Amino acid sequence: MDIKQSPVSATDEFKRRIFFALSEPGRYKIVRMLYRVGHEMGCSELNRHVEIDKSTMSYHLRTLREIGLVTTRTQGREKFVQLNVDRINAVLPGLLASL
Amino acid sequence: MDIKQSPVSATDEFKRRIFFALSEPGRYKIVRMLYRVGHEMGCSELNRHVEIDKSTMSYHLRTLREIGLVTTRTQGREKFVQLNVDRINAVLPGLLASL
DNA sequence: TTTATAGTTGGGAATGTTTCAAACAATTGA
DNA sequence: TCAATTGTTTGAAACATTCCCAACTATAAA
Repeated sequence: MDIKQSPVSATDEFKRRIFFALSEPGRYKIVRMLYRVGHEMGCSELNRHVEIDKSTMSYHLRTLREIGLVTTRTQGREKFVQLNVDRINAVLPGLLASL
Repeated sequence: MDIKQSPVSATDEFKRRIFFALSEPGRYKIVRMLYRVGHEMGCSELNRHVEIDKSTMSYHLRTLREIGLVTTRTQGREKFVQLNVDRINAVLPGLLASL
């Protein structure tokens, strides 16, 4: 039960990044929104629901993408954002449901 | 399903702060350690397990205390840190178990 | 009283995060 | 082609966080 012998693994790292992502109000709202609607949303649709400057939104979505919480699909000039529910549930089961 | 109609409540705020707390490696380790051992630990005992400068440790423990994840009890010149398991499970059930 | 131990606090440097304006690229429709 | 729409990027300002040194308080032991 020594913490030095249970270092932060890659999975722990992923968990920590998920926590980091969810520690910011805007990203918290985005993630919860995506989970609740249960399907992908266009960025503009998200922007209509969450009052965030579009470049700030873009920044947050990039953060979520880099951490691996969302995946983006481009269609025409729209981008659709999808929550990686399974991937999150694999390391932190039930977390999304309790947001 | 409008996010503006489901603002971040006090509970959401608490959740967000828990995420913030766990997004830092040192605090993540401290919390996991406390959860795994299942009982309170003295600061010096924690210090022996987690390699953190004592003032940094004090800073992190204060943060955890202010957010409400731990409670501290003083006995003599020692301080015992206890994880508020029930309080955390009340808002994010199963989270601690998946750290 | 003196010394050692446990932990906190203040200060400051280094670093990281968030926000927005402005400029940009890409696609669509007139 | 020209204009509108979607979203990204860059850069800078403002702000927050983390870390460690040094000084401090308080308790316990010698």
